[in-house]
Amino acid sequence: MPNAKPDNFEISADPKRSLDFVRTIVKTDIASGKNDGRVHTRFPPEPNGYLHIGHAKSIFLNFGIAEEFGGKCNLRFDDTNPVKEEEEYVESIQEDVRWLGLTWEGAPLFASDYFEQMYAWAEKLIEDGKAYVCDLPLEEVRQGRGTLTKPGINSPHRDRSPSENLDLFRKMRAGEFPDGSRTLRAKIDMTHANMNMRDPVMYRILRATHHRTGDAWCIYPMYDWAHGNEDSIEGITHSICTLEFEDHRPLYDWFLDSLGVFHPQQIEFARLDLTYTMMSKRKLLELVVDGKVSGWDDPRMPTISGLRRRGYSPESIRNFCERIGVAKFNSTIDIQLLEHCVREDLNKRAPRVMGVMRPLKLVIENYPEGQVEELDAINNPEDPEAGTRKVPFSKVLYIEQADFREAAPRKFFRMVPGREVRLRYGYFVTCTGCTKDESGTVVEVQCSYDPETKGGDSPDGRKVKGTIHWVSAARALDAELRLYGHLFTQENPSDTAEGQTYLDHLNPDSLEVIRDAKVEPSLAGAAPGTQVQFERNGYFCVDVDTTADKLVFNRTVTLKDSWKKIEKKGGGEKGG
RNA sequence: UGGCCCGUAGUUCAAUUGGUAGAACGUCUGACUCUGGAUCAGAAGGUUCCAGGUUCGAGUCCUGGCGGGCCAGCCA
Repeated sequence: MPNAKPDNFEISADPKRSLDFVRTIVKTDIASGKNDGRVHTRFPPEPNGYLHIGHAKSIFLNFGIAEEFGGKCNLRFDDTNPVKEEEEYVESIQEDVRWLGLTWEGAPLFASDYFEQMYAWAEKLIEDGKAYVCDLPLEEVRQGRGTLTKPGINSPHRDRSPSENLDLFRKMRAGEFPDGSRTLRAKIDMTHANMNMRDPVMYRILRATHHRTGDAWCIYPMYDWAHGNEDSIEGITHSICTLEFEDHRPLYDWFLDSLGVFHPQQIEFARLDLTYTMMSKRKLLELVVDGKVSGWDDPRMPTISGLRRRGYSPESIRNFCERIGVAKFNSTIDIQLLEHCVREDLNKRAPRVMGVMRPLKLVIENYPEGQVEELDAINNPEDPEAGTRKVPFSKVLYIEQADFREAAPRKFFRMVPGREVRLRYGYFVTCTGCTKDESGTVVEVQCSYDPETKGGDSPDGRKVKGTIHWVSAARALDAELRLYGHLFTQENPSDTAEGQTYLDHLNPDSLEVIRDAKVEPSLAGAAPGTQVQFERNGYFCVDVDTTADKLVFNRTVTLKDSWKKIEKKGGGEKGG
């Protein structure tokens, strides 16, 4: 059982930062001595899918509160519906929570471990005349419930005696009745304005193999009955959940009070919603099953495993979750904030390397044939400790197609015939011309270099406007680049016109694969997960699909591109 | 003519519990730079949903509207 907080414990939360409403409640409870000042939360996922960033918000809230207030946090699988739950999800959820950097109290817990206790409590409610076995088929239960504006009517079985109910309930458990033929219902009030209080079902008969209990049970508890019991059994002090459970709270309270057991406090907050993506587990599963994405860990998915494969760090996700706050207002966060958070993190940590997405051959006409120089390049200007590396330079290089223009628009500072630019860490070069194929496409650019500018500085102090990246043609490594865009074309994919579904808003261009990119040789053998910044192109990470002869990179996020803005505003127009 | 919850810059959140609205992201300027990046500086942006009321004073309290979300699974 959980311990009380140490006497000398001090709240670790930043005193200047205002507390969100959940933390305010927790702090107040500690101050008033509620639960002897104990704080115990839990993260209770159903193992019916992979975790997404919305879960991360809940994870950091629950684990964060435990951390900050000297409490504990459990990881508990809410596995009360065997038809939707699988061991694969149990595994992935643990992996994701661990990856986010959190450790739960003790072993992972399972609602299914409490089935026997819950069953005993159900019998107690029956004995107290607070629950009954109902023989009505599903459709009649539904009709009897009434509507939002019309009260329900009592089940004809509502007034069975406790002993008859007990007998029937035991037979339900023993498997004497077919699936769906009977339910155990709480005896509350069929006219209650809150539909959840109209004699809710506590147990259904369901012959399905459970991922942990196998075929031991043919009756399974419903969420409303199970959840509060689970929290109570674990001594949870603050049961934090999302807004849609708000009107389940009276029922949660009713069960716990009727049982007379430890009573946690349920607190509801608004779930995370993000623009251009979607947080519905059901729809996410659909995308996976229908092959719209490559799997739960497709880098376009808002899942933890997708973000991980995409190159997001746990730190950036945590930082994001802290910035968005916790409130009761149903809001949608601009995905640009998430992107800002990764850039901020990767800017500090990701080593810089050079990689050319769309190679264009550059020949330095006055550079000695066959010569190779190993030039020094800074690994991370934000982190002096990251040191330097050698990059091979030679007569034939690849530069970015987008870095050459035969006719330069105004404010285009890159390679243009007659203009001098800097090859990063290399030399100043002056473009002397280009070669085109029959179709008029530029296939090669020529230039001359100034040997005095080795390393990238000129002794005479002359300046160049542009610096471009490059790789040695002879020494470059082949790479595949996967460039990702938003999964959906619309801010809110669920906002659909008549006859449409969210699938109509799937972005057909959410993945662009570049198969013939060239990257610098220092990347040879880079392990999957390695995060780098391809200078001027964005942050990338090595994908698991990488093989011995081909590196595969996922683009995590682009750099902010101010050229794009200049171009858009007309700076890209042809001019002097 | 159901119940519950929520409404503060474009967005997401703050506002010492009743003292006259601030931050981050985004946007726009400018500076700097061997990444058109990063960084730095600055600017624009508000009828605190509306209307009344209480008060010397209301984003905060009260009343009434309006708008939005959730709820009629033997899902969670």
